[in-house]
Amino acid sequence: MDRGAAKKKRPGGRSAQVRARVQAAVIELLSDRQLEEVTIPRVAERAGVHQATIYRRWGSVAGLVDDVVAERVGELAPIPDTGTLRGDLELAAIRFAEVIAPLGGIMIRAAALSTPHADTSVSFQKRAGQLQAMLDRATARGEKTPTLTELLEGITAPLYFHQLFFGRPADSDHAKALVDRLLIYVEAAR
Amino acid sequence: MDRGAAKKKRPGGRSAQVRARVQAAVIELLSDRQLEEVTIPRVAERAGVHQATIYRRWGSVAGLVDDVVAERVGELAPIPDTGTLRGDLELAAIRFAEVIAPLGGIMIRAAALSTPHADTSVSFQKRAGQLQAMLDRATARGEKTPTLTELLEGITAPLYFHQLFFGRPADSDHAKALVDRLLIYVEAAR
DNA sequence: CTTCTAACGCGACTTTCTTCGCTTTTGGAT
DNA sequence: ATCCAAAAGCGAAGAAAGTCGCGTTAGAAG
Repeated sequence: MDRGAAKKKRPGGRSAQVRARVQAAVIELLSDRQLEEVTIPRVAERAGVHQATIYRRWGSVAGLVDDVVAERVGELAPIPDTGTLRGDLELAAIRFAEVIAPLGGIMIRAAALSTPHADTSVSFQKRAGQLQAMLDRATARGEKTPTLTELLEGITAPLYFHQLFFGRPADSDHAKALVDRLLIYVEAAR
Repeated sequence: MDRGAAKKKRPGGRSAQVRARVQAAVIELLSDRQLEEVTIPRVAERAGVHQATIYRRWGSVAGLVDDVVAERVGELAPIPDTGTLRGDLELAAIRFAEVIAPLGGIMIRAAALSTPHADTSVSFQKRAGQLQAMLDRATARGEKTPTLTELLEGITAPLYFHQLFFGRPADSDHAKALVDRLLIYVEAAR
């Protein structure tokens, strides 16, 4: 009767294997094909999984990509908790910039694929929630804290932009500079 | 004998009309559909043009979007010269946000659609040069002036981001707030 | 005004994507 | 060990995307 770890019905079984193989296939295809050529039948073939399985679980390429991004971002760039806002922001920014690199333009493609309203993007929602929690911790400590929007616009947006237009991630010094800029503004404006 | 304006064989004829209608259809579809749902048959239907025509001239959705972007980039808001840095920045930001609106993040989607390394386009370089000139004027007036990178990251990136993730452009108040944020930082840091 | 030809329209045809009902497998629970 | 249900496999049928050859249209040049 629910011994804690059993949140999902079958966490370590065949379904999980299928998911892993499908995700791997998506990343492979996305990294050496044009986005338009990444189709569900192709993913199915490379993953060695039946098409219908993918249609049932993910529904569309957008769903697939979103799932991949949500998975990778969560595991590769956990939200830090260093005890200070600046520390959290710097770590988060640096990790995010690093994650964006191997994933290449995948995240950007994911964003481009998703509906106008990001409200439906699983990965975006998840990320936003984590970041908000980080900010809440800072507020609870009595620090002057930016809003989530300011954080997204001051840190995330420039990092995306960098990857998108320059084809390479921002380095850690650059990431720190962005944090610095945001904090200077928050100090000055509040 | 090349009398100047006759670069293309039939600049003002039926082909041009077809192109205009197709581009309009692309923009319409792209602004209220998911990228995945923008297909050539749909574009053809909305434009009132035969499918085969589009396949022949543009080949793919990526080709279509590229063409639209190339066309519209020329219409980008001119760089203002109001006499003050703040005025220039605010006008530029507001205009840019407006231009981005009907295009509905198309430029970003175009980048996402194209091959892995979407190298920095000519239009981007041109734009960057114009903005640099604007900054140079401010410096010449003796104002504390951000770098081009700071401008791109502080203004342009958030505006893109806004459109991309929220599906709507930033309003002019928001654009002004971004300018304010950038200038506060520049004042504080210099 | 006639001719030439690039570009478009048309519709049939091929390929690929997507859905559906059914069977089989499998992980978890009793 | 046995049972149960969720999820995967399977293949066929249907829908949509993409291709092709040929006839037609309409700018542009003489």
